Amino acid sequence: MSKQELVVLGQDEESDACCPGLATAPLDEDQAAELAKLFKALGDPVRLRLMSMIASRAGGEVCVCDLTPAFDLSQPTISHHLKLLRQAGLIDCERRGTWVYYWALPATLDRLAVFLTTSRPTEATA
Amino acid sequence: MSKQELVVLGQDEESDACCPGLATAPLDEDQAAELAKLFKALGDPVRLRLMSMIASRAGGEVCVCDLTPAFDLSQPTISHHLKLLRQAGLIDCERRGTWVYYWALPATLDRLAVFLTTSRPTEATA
DNA sequence: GGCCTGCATTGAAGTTCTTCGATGCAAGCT
DNA sequence: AGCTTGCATCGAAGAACTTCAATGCAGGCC
Repeated sequence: MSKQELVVLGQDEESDACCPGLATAPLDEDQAAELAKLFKALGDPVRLRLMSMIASRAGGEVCVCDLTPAFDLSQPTISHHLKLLRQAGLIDCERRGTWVYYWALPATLDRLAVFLTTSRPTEATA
Repeated sequence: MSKQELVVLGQDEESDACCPGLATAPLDEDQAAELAKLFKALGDPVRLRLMSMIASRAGGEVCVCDLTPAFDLSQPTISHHLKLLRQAGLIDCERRGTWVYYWALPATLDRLAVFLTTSRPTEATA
């Protein structure tokens, strides 16, 4: 289950070379389409709450059975939103016995954070 | 024209107290709805390209007449996307004579960047 | 005044998204 | 095997979004 049918971003190979920052240079169409998918995934209140519930979890994992009752929405709807977050590369999941556990993929979040930061952090690299 | 009908976020009064970070604590419904509007505004390839074209501009300002020809889209469509970015508090504009100029509002971008950063930057404040 | 240019707004069409009930599948239990 | 629970998938309905042509409006120029 944790092997998905798509790898949204090559976030292991060319993570930092990909997108130099929103305020650095105009994005080309491909970069824009790729990043827009990520922002769109976070552009829904339900998914944003799900994302924060998962990412802020102490143990790093959350059971779906703990997520669903926090919303006034049906179980298939929550499942659908979790799927979208997973397809965006923001979270991943694994089945353990009866339950399914989700955890955040911080690399994707950090990539967006870096992309959005207009004031560069004093050139710490190199 | 630069005075809009809505102030999306109280980003002058309670900017840092508002949203402690996605991975810090679960968002409540209001915070999620507010932030989701911002992410949704960036969740479209055209708007993301517009945003980067505006934010990366050297002089800080871009004329609409420089933005529209960069897309294979009609002029009303570009105007509509600019309006959405403006309503989200990401950009603002002003008419000067015949032309209208847009510029980025970095405070909103930085707010999102801080919100997304999972690894806290060594507690620089206080 | 009359005309032209630059941009916003309107109204409508097509597409995508959000949500649900119904159903399917996997795993544990009796 | 049969039953129950937890979660995903399917198919459909309604809402929201993206896009366009047509139109409106403000400002400069004749």
